[in-house]
Amino acid sequence: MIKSMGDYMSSIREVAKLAGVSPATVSRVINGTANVDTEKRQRVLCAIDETGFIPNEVARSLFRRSAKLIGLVIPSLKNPFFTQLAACIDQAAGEQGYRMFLCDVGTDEEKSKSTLQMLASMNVDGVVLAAHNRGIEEGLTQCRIPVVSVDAVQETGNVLADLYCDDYSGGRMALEHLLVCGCRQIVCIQGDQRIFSARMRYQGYRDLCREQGIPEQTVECDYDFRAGKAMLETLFRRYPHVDGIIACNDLVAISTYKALYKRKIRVPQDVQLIGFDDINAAQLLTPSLTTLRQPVGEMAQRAVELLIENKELREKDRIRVFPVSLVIRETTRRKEEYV
Amino acid sequence: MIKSMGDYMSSIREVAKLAGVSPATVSRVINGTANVDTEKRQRVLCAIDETGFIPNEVARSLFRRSAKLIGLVIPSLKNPFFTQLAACIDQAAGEQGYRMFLCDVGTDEEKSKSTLQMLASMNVDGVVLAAHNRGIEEGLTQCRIPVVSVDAVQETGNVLADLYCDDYSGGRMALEHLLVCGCRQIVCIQGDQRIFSARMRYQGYRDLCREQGIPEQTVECDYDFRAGKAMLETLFRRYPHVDGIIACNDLVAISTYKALYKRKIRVPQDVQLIGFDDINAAQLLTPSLTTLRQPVGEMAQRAVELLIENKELREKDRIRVFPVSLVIRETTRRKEEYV
DNA sequence: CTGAAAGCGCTTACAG
DNA sequence: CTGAAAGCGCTTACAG
Repeated sequence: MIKSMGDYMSSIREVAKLAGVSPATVSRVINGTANVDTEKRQRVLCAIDETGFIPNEVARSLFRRSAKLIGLVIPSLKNPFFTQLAACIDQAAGEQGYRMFLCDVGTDEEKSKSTLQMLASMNVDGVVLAAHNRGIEEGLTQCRIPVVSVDAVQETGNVLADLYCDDYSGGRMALEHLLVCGCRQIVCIQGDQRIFSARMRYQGYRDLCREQGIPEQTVECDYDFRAGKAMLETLFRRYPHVDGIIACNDLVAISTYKALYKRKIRVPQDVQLIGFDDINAAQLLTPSLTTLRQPVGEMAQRAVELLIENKELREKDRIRVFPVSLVIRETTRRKEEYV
Repeated sequence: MIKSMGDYMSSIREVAKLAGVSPATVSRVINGTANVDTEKRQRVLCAIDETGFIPNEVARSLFRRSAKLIGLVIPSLKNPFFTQLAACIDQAAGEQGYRMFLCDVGTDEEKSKSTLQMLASMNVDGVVLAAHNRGIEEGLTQCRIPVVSVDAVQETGNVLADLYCDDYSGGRMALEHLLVCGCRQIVCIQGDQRIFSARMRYQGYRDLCREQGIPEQTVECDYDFRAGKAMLETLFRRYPHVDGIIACNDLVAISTYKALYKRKIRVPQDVQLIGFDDINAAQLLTPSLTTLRQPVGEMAQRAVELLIENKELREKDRIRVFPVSLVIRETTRRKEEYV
C-alpha cells in the first residue's frame, strides 16, 4: 500500500508540521471551531496555501457521520420532469450547504432497494424519494436515514413526510377547462395506474365526469413518449368523435400531438389537448401546450428543509399537498375566441 | 457525541461479536478476500442477516482511497444533451461497479473550480468533464484525480484524454445537406464561440462556404432555447431571403422552428432547418427535426473505461474524435421529393 | 485459517 | 489557547 509519488496529497499532518502546530490546531483554523492565536493562525493559513491542502471529505464524513449530501432517487434521467426536480433539489440543497447525490434507478426494483442501502452507507443525510416501486418499499423498511417522499404517498409510511401535488384537482381542472373550451367528447389518457399521480389525475377526471353526467372515456398509456402512437390508434377506434384529450403528462401529450398531426387533425381546432407537469418542452412545442403546472421548486425546497431539520412531524403535518395551476397555451381555446 | 438509540446502526464489530469471530474475519467473508473456515463463514453470514449489517461505504472509501465513484460535471441539468450524457455515463459506470456522481455547475466559474476540488476530496476515482470554463481550467491545474474531457479539447492539457465529436465535419455536413436539398440562402446560427463544439460547427460551415464560393451568412445565439426569438428577428432583418437554417444545437433549432411558425413560414417548404445533437425532443417535434447525432453512448463508455484504467496514454491516443451522423427527418427535404 | 494491530485522514472531548 | 489521545468503521499486512 505505498502511495505512488504521482497522486501525492497533502494531509492535515503536513500542514501542521509546516506551520509548527498540531493537527488539532489546523483543524480548528479550518473549521473556525475555536479561537486560535493570531500568529499561529497566520502560519497555518500560509501552510495551507503553500501545500494546496484541501480537507478530505471522506474522513470528515466518517467522523461526523454525515456526508453533507442529500440523495435524490428518480425513475428516469430521460424524463424532463425529474431532471427539473433534480435541478431544484440541487439548488435547494446548495443553499443549505449540502450537495445533491442523484440516483436514477429506472424501473429496476433490485437497484432501487440497493440504492437506498447504498445511500445510507454513504452517510447521506437524507433522501428525497421520487421513484416508487416495490424495491423502494422494501428498502424503506430497513432505511435508517430520513426520507421524504415526493410526488406520491409512500404507503409503507416509513418516511418523514409525503409531499405531492393536488393531482386529483388537476384531473378535475383539466376536464373543466376542456368543457369550458367547448369540448364534448373528452378522452382521458390514463397513465400507469400503479403510479400515484397517474391514479389521482385519472380519478379527478372520473369524478367530475360522474358529477356532470358525462360519459367516462379512457385509454391507457405509459408515462412515456414512445407509447403515443399505438395508444392513439386505440383511442380513435374507440372514440372516433373525440374533440378533447387529457394526457397523463406532457411527454404523452407531445407524443399525442405528433400522432394527431400525422392524421392531419388540427389542434386546437379539431381536437384540444392538455397535459400535466409543464416541462420545459411544453412551451417549446408548436403549438405550445396547455398544461397543469406543479410547483416543483417549492416542493424541492420544502423536501430539503424537512430532511435537514429531520424532526418528527405531527401526523397532520406529514402530508403536504401543493396546488397545481392551469397554464393555458395554444392547444386549447375557449369557444368565444373562435368568433 | 452519543448516538441516539434511534439511528443505531450495526457495525462490523457487532457482527463479529455475534458470530464469535474477529472483525477481520467478517471483513474477509464480506469481501471474499481470503478463505474462511466454512462453519465460521456460516456464523458470520447468519450474524449479518440478523443484524441487517451493511458495510459503511465511507469507512471503506477512506481506507482504499477510492469511493468507487465517477464524477460527471455538466453545465446544465436543463439541457437534454447533458442529461442524456449523464444517463450514458451512469450506465457505463454501473457496468464496471462504479456509481456516477453528477454535478451541475451551471456557468458559475467559482462553483466549477470548487466542484473539482470537492470531487477529489470525496475520493472520486475519476471525473468526466463536460463543462468548460475558466473556473474548470483553474481547478484542473491542481486536480490530482484523473479527468477525461468530453465535448471539447481541454486546452490546459491536464487531462487523461479529450473525447469529442467531429463537430467540424458536422458543420460541413449540415451545409452540404441543405445544399443538396436545394437551399441557396443558408444561414448559420453560431453558438457561443467560446464553446468548443459551437466553434467547430461554425468553422465547418464557414470552410465549406468558402470552398463552394457561397456567401457566409451568420447570426449569433446562446446554446439556449430562450434565445431563439430575438435572434430570429435579427436573422430576418439581415437575411430576408433565407431558405435554410443551420442551428447550433437542437434546442436552438426547436426554438427557431417556433419563431418561424409564428411568422407563418413553413418548414421545410419555405425554410429548411437542421440542428445538432439529436436530443430526444428532436423526434418529438412536429415536424420532426433533421439533425446531426453524436454517439453519446460510445463516448460515455470510452470515457469511463479510460478513467478506470487510468493509465498514461501516448499523445496520439489522447485525442479521440467520434463521428457524427446525419439523421434526416422532416425539417429538410430533397428537391426531387417535391415532385 | 485467524486475530491483534495499525492505519486511512479527520475532529473533538480532555487535560493542561 | 493548544496538544496528545481516542475514535469514526473499515481493511490488510503481519505473525502465528
